[in-house]
Amino acid sequence: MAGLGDLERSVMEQLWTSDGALTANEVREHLADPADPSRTPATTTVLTVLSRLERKGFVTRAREARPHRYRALLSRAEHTAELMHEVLSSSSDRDAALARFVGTVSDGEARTLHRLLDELVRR
Amino acid sequence: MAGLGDLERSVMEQLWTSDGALTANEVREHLADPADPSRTPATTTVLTVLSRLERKGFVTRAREARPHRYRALLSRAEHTAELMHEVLSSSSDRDAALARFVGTVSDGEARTLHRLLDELVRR
DNA sequence: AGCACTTTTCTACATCGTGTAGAACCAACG
DNA sequence: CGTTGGTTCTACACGATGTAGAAAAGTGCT
Repeated sequence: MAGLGDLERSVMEQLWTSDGALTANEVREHLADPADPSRTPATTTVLTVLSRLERKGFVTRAREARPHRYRALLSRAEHTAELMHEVLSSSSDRDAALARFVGTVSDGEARTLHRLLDELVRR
Repeated sequence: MAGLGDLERSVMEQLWTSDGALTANEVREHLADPADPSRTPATTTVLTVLSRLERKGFVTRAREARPHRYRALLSRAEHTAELMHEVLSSSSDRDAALARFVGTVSDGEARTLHRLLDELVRR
């Protein structure tokens, strides 16, 4: 359930960055590369991608509004966390994987995690 | 850098499970499904997959030994941790993602993590 | 209603990754 | 040397993705 293509990812990125629902054309504009505008995808391309993202459950669309408005179902953070869980659950030795994982986070992040877990474990 | 196919994953699984280097045919045997032996892949198929895994850097092979012997470069736990890091680094708000992540681990895992981080943070 | 304009869907195709394996090639042993 | 087992080459099918034109559908104006 995890794989998104490059364009699909870029589109999600736009939906995440500008929170609030976007139309296909708004997404398209945000996607425009100032350096090389020629490689901005066509509107239909964006629509195709949005439809696929909807089918895959990453996006919902408001069909009422006339230029349909799309928004991400999960926030980027939720999405990332979800992916991390997917990766983790594909491992048979979850604890070992977790150990490896925390063994390689930055100091700052270790501290953040520690604090978060402090609260979690306490209650 | 993260995507492995189904068969590729199965092959890695074998290399991880039976630690020590395996030949293509050994992998093939381990792959055999007792319920339906007909869908055991051909040896050449396994070899192709192993070559691709080598090219992608997941596997090394000993070319000296005559039936070449293959082994995983990373342990399963290391691999999983690596993937988790990849996922995480693709997120712009790492802290938020981490927060979401730990917010949804099981109680037991939260405790494990907490203990691991305790030691990490302390030094 | 009729028409122009916008938006969406349908259809189509190229490309790439993966699973699949035969054919051809290579190496060791008897 | 030839046979046997191992490896590489070559090939193809299939699905996911990027790409977008053509066709259809909805909207608003006159």
